[in-house]
Amino acid sequence: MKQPATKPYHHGDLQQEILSAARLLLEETSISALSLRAVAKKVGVSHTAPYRHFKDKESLLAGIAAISFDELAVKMSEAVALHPGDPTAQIKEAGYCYFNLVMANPQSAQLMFGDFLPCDDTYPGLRESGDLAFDSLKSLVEYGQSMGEFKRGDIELMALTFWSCIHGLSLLVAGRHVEATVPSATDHRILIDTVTTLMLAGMKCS
Amino acid sequence: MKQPATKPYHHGDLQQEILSAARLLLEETSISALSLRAVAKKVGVSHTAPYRHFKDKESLLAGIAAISFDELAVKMSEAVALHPGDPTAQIKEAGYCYFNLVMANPQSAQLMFGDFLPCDDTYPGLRESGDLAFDSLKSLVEYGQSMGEFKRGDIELMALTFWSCIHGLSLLVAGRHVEATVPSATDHRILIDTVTTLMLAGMKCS
DNA sequence: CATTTATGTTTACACTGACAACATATATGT
DNA sequence: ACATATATGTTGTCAGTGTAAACATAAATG
Repeated sequence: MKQPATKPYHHGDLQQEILSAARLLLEETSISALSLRAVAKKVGVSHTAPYRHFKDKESLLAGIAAISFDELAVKMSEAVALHPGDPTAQIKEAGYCYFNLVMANPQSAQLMFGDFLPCDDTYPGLRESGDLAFDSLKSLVEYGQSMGEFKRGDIELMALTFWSCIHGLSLLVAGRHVEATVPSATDHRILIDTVTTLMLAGMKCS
Repeated sequence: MKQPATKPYHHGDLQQEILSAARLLLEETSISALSLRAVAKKVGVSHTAPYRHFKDKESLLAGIAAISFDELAVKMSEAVALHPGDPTAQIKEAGYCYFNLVMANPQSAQLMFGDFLPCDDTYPGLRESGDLAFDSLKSLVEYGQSMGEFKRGDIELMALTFWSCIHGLSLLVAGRHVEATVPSATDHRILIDTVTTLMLAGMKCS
């Protein structure tokens, strides 16, 4: 809950070390299999030391999710910056970015978007980070409309449609639900491009 | 693993009772919080009785997921039957169906599509059920193309795009990630219709 | 009717999240 | 500078969990 910004007392920055170790262990196992005690052992502290920095396991998971959301926001804005003046390319790159993050950190993705953490304001940082990402997506749509590249329409719903599609595709592929049923899905770069193109077809001006 | 089809010995059909009780308890709590012991207590047997019917907790969860997949397949085919000769309405209704099932059973949805169960052939029934649902979706697309209502194109990728969109939207709404950011998302019927219409716009023949 | 097999119970164990009591290092106030 | 308070880390403990082994019993089978 508190990050004193000044170096803490005994152990260096234990809070950050716990978060880092927990993220690694999380991706090695699963959310339910992630054990506070294993995290503590990995860091080299007693099994209750994490409780000085996180109220309970959920609170630690929320911390991991917050970091992941921030990473997503950073990477997506970098992706957008790659294609100045080209909203279609921007939105595709952002989608590819989203997809890659889910693929690279499937357990963290479960954490961010699954039903493990409460979506009320129990963990303030969480919602903010999520909203931020969606706001930037809306800006992308708005930009595309103002440039006359996307059709006019409800910005939020258009952004939500895009978000849903990328989100669903990412989770389906990361969860290995697609490989078996869609052979052509092996090359992810092409897959993302095809799907986003298909979806954007109805939104673009002819 | 075995359903003798004949009525079993001591307890009536304990396997089915356990499954039913587990499904109820699952939606009352969460996947990780679902306890085999609580299920056993609810059914009124000793806490190890479930192990005579399910190898371990994962196996029980797989059983729940299989039932849910079958329910999904049945409901979707019912939905399609509501609109004979109208592929657009069929695909929309199927999407609404998918959405409703996820909303009504969010924890089961996590089970079906999350990273809890292996997607290899550890649980044979699982993959078959999932494939079946996707096959029917592909048929819908194919039907729409043959009627000249959808554009020609890779059937699998078009079906996957639709699936991704509905899947993502369902999970985002069920996970309460949308309510906060998209005020207009309160009426789900309208939401689904708007999003699917937007997505189908690029696939339909003008 | 004897034997096997399927089913259910009791007991036990290791592991987990979490709390309380205690110990210690750092910060703070005077 | 020193005393005190506070933040941090440890030890001990508890209830609850998944699951395996040993045991008990009822149904199926020959």
